[in-house]
Amino acid sequence: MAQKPSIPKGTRDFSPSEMAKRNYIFDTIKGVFKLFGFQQIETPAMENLSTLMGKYGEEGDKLLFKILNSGDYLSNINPVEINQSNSSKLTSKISEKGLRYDLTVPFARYVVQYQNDIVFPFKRYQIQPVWRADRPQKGRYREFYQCDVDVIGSDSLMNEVELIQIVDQVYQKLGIKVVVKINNRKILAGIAETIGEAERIVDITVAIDKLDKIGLEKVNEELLQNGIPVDAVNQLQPILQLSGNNDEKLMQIENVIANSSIGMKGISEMRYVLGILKALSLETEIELDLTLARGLNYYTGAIFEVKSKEVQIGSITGGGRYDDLTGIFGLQGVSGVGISFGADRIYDVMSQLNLFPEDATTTTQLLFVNFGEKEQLYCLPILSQLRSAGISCEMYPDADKIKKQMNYANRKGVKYVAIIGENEMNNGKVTIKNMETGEQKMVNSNGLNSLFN
RNA sequence: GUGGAUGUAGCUCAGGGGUUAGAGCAUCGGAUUGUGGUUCCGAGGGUCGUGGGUUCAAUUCCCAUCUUCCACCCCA
Repeated sequence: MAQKPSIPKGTRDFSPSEMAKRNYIFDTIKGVFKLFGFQQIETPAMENLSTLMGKYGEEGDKLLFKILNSGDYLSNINPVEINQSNSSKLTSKISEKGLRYDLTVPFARYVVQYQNDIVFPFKRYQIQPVWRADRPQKGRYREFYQCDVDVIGSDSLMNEVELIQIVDQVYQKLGIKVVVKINNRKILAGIAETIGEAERIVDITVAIDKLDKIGLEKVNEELLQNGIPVDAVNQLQPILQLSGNNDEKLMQIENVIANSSIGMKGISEMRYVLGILKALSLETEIELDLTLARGLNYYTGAIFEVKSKEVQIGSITGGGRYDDLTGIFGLQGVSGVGISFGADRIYDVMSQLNLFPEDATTTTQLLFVNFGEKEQLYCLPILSQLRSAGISCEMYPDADKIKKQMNYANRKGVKYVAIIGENEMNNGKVTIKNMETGEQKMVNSNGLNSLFN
C-alpha cells in the first residue's frame, strides 16, 4: 500500500488510446508546419543553467528544475557554506544543468551556436516536452508539450501573417472553433508612455491582461495598489473600454496615443497585418484585443493568443515577435516571431467536444483467432498478405479459449475477427466476424483484402 | 510562496470507538471446450497514507507529517 508505485507530481502517463489521440494532434500540427516550409529541430531535455537562468524573470528562475551534478557533488563545497543555508548560492555550486522551461530560449541558443550554418530566415518547428516546477492544478502540469513554430532572421510582417494562417489551418483541420486575439507590444508601450508611466509598462499590462477574467473594477484596484497614480488610471479608462470592430478600435486608440512615436509604429504594424489578413478572408475570426498583454517580457511587437470559442480553458496557442532574443547569447540584431501550440490543452478541448475522429484511435483492424499449431501455420501467410496490403492485423499468440480471445479483441477495440478452424482450412475459407454488429460470414481467404478498402 | 480539501481493495467510493471493514467496476474461475460486448454463480484481493497521543480497546477521536487534488500568484 504505502509503497504503491507512482509518478512525480504534475506528470502523467499516457495510455495507448490517449497516445493515439495525442499523436493525431501532433501529426495534424506537424503536417501544417511542413506545408508552410518549416523544418524540425530538437534540442536536449537539459540545458546548462547559465543558458536558462535569468531568461524568464525572477519567478521563472524559481520554476526551473535543476539537476544535481553527477558524482560526489559536495566534494568541493566548504561545509560552512552548506550551513549558511543560502540555497541559491549553494545551488550554483552543486547544479550546473536544468530541464528546459520552454522551447524558445533553447532555440535562441541553437541559432546563436549554429549561426554560420543556418540559412536565414530560418523557419523551424519543434515539438518537445518542457518542465516547470510550478504547483500543478487543472490544465496545468509540470511536464507538458509545446509545439513551437518560429521564423527568425526576418523583420517582415508577412511572417506574422503566415503564423496566423497556420493557426487558421491547424484549428480548421482539428475542427476547433477559435478566435485569434492579436495585439502589439508597441501599442501597449505607447499607452504607458501616453499616460506618463512608461517604466511601469509591465505592471500595467499584467493588470489589464486580467480584464476579461476579473473585470474592470478589480483591474483598476490592482493598478492603484501597484502604485499607478489615479490620474494615469483614469486616462486608461477609455482604452480599457474600447468597442467596435478592429478598424474602429484602431482609430480610437490612434487618437489617444497620437503623440507616442512607438505607439504609432505599433498602430501601423497592426493595420498592415490586419489588412492582409482581411484580404485572405480566413475562416478564423481575428480580434484586435488591446487588453492582451501576455506574460513573457521578451516580446516586442505583435502578440497573439488563441482561445477556444466553445470551451473555457485559457489560451491554447500563444506567441509573438521578439526583436532581440538572441542578443543575450551574443548575436545582435536578429528578430524573430513565433507561436506555440499547447498540445495538452488542445487535447482537453477536443475530448470535451468529442472531436477525435474514430479512425484516429483504431489500431488492429483484423484479429485472427488461434486454434492451435496447424491453424497458426495456415494463417501466417494470410497475415503477411494483408500486412503488405497495408492492413494492420495480428494473430492471438496462444491457443486459449475462444471466449478469451474474443474478449481480447473486444477490449482492444478490434473491429473484425477472423476465425479459421478445420472447416475453413479444408475449404480455403475464412469466417469473418464484425465485432460491432455481431454479423458473421464466410469468405474466400484470398479475397480478404477487398473487405478493408 | 499563500489558502482550502483529500487519503479505506487494482480503480471509483461507502462506512464506523468494540468479534471477521463493505459495494460497484476490474481480475480469475464456472454456467458455455467454435464465438466477445448482455445475464447468472463463485473466488482471490486490505497493516483503513505514515508516525505519535487519548483509551481497557483506534481504521474511526486528537496532534504532527507526507501524498494527491482545488483555488490564488504566475503561466501553456
